[in-house]
Amino acid sequence: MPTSQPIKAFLDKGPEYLPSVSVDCVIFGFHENQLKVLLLEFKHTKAFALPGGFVFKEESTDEAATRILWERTGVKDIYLEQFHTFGEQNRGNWDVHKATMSSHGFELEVEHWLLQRFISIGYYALVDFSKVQPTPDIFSDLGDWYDIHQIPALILDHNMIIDKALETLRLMLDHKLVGFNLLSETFTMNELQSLYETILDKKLLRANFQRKMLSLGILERVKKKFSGKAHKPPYVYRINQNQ
Amino acid sequence: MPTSQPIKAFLDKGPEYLPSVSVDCVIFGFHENQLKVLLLEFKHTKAFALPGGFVFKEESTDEAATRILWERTGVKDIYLEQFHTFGEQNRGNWDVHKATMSSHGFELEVEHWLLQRFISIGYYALVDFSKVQPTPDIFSDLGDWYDIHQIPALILDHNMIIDKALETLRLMLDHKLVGFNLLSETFTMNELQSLYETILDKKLLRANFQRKMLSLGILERVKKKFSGKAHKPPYVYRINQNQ
DNA sequence: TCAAAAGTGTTCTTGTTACACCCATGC
DNA sequence: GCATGGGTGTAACAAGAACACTTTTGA
Repeated sequence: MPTSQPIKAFLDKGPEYLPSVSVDCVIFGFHENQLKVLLLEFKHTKAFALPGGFVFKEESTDEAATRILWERTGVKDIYLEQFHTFGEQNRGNWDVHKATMSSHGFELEVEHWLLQRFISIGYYALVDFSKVQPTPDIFSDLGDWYDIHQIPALILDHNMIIDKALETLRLMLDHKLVGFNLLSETFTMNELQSLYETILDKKLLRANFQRKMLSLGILERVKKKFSGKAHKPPYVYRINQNQ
Repeated sequence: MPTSQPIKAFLDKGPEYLPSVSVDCVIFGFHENQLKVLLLEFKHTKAFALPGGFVFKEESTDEAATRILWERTGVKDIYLEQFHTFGEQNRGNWDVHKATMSSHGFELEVEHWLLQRFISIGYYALVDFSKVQPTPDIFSDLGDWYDIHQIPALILDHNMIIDKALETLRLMLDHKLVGFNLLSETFTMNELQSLYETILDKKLLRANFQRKMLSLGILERVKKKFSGKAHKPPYVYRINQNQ
């Protein structure tokens, strides 16, 4: 069974990891006016999960999150922030892991390191949807984006982790300018407003939104975009890095 | 050496703890117009540290923080919230632990569980200063309050943990009514204002502060306090739990 | 009667909300 | 010209800052 080789390599890595500590990433993207989250689908068992992993003894938790993010999206230099640590005694059952391993021919003992209790440090990431190529890991055969309103049932407490991440993201929008990380380098005011409306889940008035954003003094007007549409073409903005 | 008995009992408890995970508590109190933090002073080595501990395999991290808080202050039902997890690879050196144990007659091997890498989940607590009896743990002979502006050098990254806790507390004051937890059950508007001024480190206008607080609709006016001072006695307030 | 601190009122400024209006474009 | 969506202007309202004024007490 050739596919079992990377699995075995992973299982053998147990001693290199910091025990009891895991990292889960809620990767947000924005596409077609939908806020999306990157989910992995497990092979065979058809279970869904957040991209996550373990922390090497020789790296910080931040580095671990950055590494996992890079492995799943192929992108570095991503906006990434820790938002909460989930330390319930029973965060759910590990049957999925056991079944997945079993399907690859590995029957894990109850004491196996992969089946022990882990706390999970939750990170959320904001990425430019167009730059990301979702990549499954060795357990999953599919990595794909899901609308925040259509998240399937996930393993463990991963649904709760997404809820908390979204809550944090909404709080952050208010007093930090994180939203831009979800758009491409240049964008129209309309795109920015749609992003805010989607995340906050409420309509905003165009006129006031524009004034508020421009009053921050960090948006630079690049040029008119000739959209070919039958109306006045919008300006295109980018963030002024000099600020 | 009779004092070494509890130390040995503690060291033997290693296997009952979740590996790699620790909890540190920044306990805030308010007294004489000073924001204070509860610190422990280690025996012999004269080092200072935050109250902290480890997480039993049979408890959640929240429960661990609550337990540690209770052991150090004698108070339950405390406002307690996780604010950040510190997961740097090298959070500082463990010489203090080694020296402390050595002074009790225990020479720890390099592989001893107490000397391994731990991440630390930071919690901050807001307590009623008057109800707290600082209690040292088995390593420390002194638990005492320190003005936030006069924190000594602490072990590991504990100074950074306090900074982050204070930053979080300031953010929280803005959009959550956490401040009351630092006062006794009833308080005057002046006391409440002093608390805000101390935490935010800036003067506020009495008239506007009062209006803002009362407009929240959660303060209940109890009675006049006859202070014996030569001025109009202030009203006494308490939080209206019905809200 | 006076000083001290508590509490209320009033004005001015600022920010937010709502809506009206003008602009550039393709058809 | 006209419909469409982008962009600006402005009045009404709410929130915040600054300061003046009144109230209640002990000495």
